[in-house]
Amino acid sequence: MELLSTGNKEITIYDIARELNISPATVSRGLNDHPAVNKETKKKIFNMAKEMGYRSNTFASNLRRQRTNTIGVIVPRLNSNFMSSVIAGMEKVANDAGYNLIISQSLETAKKEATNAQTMFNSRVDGLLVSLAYDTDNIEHFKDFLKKGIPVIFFDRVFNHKQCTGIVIDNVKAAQEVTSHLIGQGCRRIVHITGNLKRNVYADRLKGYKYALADHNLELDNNLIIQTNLSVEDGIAAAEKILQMNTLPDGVFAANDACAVSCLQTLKQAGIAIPQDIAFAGFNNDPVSKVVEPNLTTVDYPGYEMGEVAAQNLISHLNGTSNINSTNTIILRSELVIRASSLRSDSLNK
Amino acid sequence: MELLSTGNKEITIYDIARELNISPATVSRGLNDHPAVNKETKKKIFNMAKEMGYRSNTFASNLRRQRTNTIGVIVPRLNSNFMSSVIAGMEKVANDAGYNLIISQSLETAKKEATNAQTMFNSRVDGLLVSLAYDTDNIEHFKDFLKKGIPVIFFDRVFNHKQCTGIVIDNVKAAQEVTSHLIGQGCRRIVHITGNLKRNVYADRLKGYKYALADHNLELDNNLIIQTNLSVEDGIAAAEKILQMNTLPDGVFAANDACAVSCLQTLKQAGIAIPQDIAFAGFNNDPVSKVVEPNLTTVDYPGYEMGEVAAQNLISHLNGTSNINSTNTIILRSELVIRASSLRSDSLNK
DNA sequence: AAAGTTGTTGTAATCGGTTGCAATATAAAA
DNA sequence: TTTTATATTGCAACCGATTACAACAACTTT
Repeated sequence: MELLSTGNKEITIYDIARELNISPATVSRGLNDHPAVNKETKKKIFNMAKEMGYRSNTFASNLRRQRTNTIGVIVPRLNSNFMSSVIAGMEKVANDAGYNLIISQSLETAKKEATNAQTMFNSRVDGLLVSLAYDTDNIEHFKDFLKKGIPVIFFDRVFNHKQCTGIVIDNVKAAQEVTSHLIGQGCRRIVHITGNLKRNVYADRLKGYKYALADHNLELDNNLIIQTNLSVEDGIAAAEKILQMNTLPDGVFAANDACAVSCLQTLKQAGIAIPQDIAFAGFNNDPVSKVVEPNLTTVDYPGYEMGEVAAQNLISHLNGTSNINSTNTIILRSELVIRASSLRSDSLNK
Repeated sequence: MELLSTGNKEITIYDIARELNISPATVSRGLNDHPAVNKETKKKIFNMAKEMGYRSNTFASNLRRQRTNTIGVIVPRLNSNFMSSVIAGMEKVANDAGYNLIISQSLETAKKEATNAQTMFNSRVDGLLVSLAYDTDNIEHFKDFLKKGIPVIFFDRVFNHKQCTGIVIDNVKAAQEVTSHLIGQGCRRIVHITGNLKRNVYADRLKGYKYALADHNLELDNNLIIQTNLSVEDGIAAAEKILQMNTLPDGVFAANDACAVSCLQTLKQAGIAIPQDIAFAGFNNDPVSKVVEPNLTTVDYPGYEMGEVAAQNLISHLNGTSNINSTNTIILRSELVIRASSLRSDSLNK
């Protein structure tokens, strides 16, 4: 058909309308499956649209509807296993629901986080999914969104605010379980390697650590708490710090796996037996935890699921299916995964 | 000022124009720093815009300009270290240049890849960055883009097409180096674990493996080539296959690290000494390669940089700064990283 | 003083859908 | 047959920014 060879120009609903001798309004309704359009007409419209190679112009549509079908995502960093799982989960849900994701990294600074938020605001995202940077103190930079009623959902690294839902795991409980487990394996002097305490995740894990000590009537020794940025290098530095302690600890609980693993390896190289001398536990169930020797005890942390839940909640709020304003916090399951790095009874060491 | 309290309504250039008693056209020009606008007027416009809390409406602008400032990215999967580094690199470059990224996953199927491409096409991305799925046979699904002159750049898993630039490393050479290194360590029967040979990366690595054998006058034994999907499970399966060989190989070169590591660990558990009995090498320099014992020899693969280069090239093409149509392939540096898993001379084994 | 520049601003059409309201046709009820 | 309800469709005004072109002022040049 010669219709196909209309050249490179973009087909609009006006072209379809002209071809079919109906009004653009009807074409628009037809394409959107509006109930007030005759089924026959719809069919004709769809066919002609396909035949002419029509594609909807999102901008014209967005401009009119005042809606973008776009969700903004701000994360500290993309290149961690946990974060890319989260994004993967979000992408799936969003994609299925016809939403696009715009992703940006704060690189752990509040400043870039604010800039990114502004960009997202100008791009008029329909909603925001955020995991906070290390040094974010307040959420002033999200005020514009809240003022306009644009939903902001925090995940993992959350901020308590009445207008914002947070999606987390119970970090206190998980850390408490980890610590209790170590204590159960005979540990009495447990080092805790923590991150920036501004962030709930690390503060809560520290709290869980403290609670567990208290539960077992162990005294809290602040010298055993090492604050770091939880990087691989920080794990090595922590190991060196541990090696210089007067009395060596008999357990280490690090707030993430990357740091736990590098710390473990450094100590091992220094001749320390894991878990006999020092039992180890991390957090996240990162792939490396299953590779390091001995395998690392850790907390399984559902990244993919967290992404799905965050996106799902945002989208159903946007669609009016549900209202997240009533929901303040969603807590996902997490699970202690016991592996050889913390098992002193030989039962599970093969 | 009462100007600030105009409520929740969105400020437009018309509002600014009215307030300043000038025309919207001048406001538009002023905000875009058009040279024909008086400096004083510009200053007034900027100030008023700020004061009134104006934000540009991207849709109106895009609708008019026929441009989106958005780049589409299609990758097989997000949750691998390599891929998230790539995305991180792209995000940085794009963000700095005022572009947004729309990201989607093909989940390794050509079908979803095609769907995603269609979505991107409808979202009218200015350009596309693609790493192909496992089973993609052709690039029909990108024809719409090419026909319209929308640039498509492939990275890592590329497709040779005169209209598309590809960004890769020299997989043949890298694999040849790996294999030569193993041969240099005394290996004579080297297993190669490869992926889907439709993809250049795996086909090329296989080619490099073969070339290296030829270089050293070693006979090619097709039984030593194991084709898999390169997953962790495939590594384990490969190990089992290896254990059942009549004559054990003395080297294994896997086309990625995840697979290499699980294979190595399985063999090790079966009592095989690494590297004495079987020397090992992988590909990617994934974090796990530095954690497994012994540490894995591998090829350092610049993911972050690849992302930067891909995005940079696309953007400068879009801005007219450079033209990628003349460039068909960009090859990035890669580097053999020798670690204990392949070192038989004790020199580097501590 | 007339003509030509240069600098600055305004007018109005345009990008492509969406949607409240009115109009018409058709069928059902009175 | 008239009235009323229902199903379809069209009209036209948006949404907010961009830009070709015209208009005008102020200043030079001849």
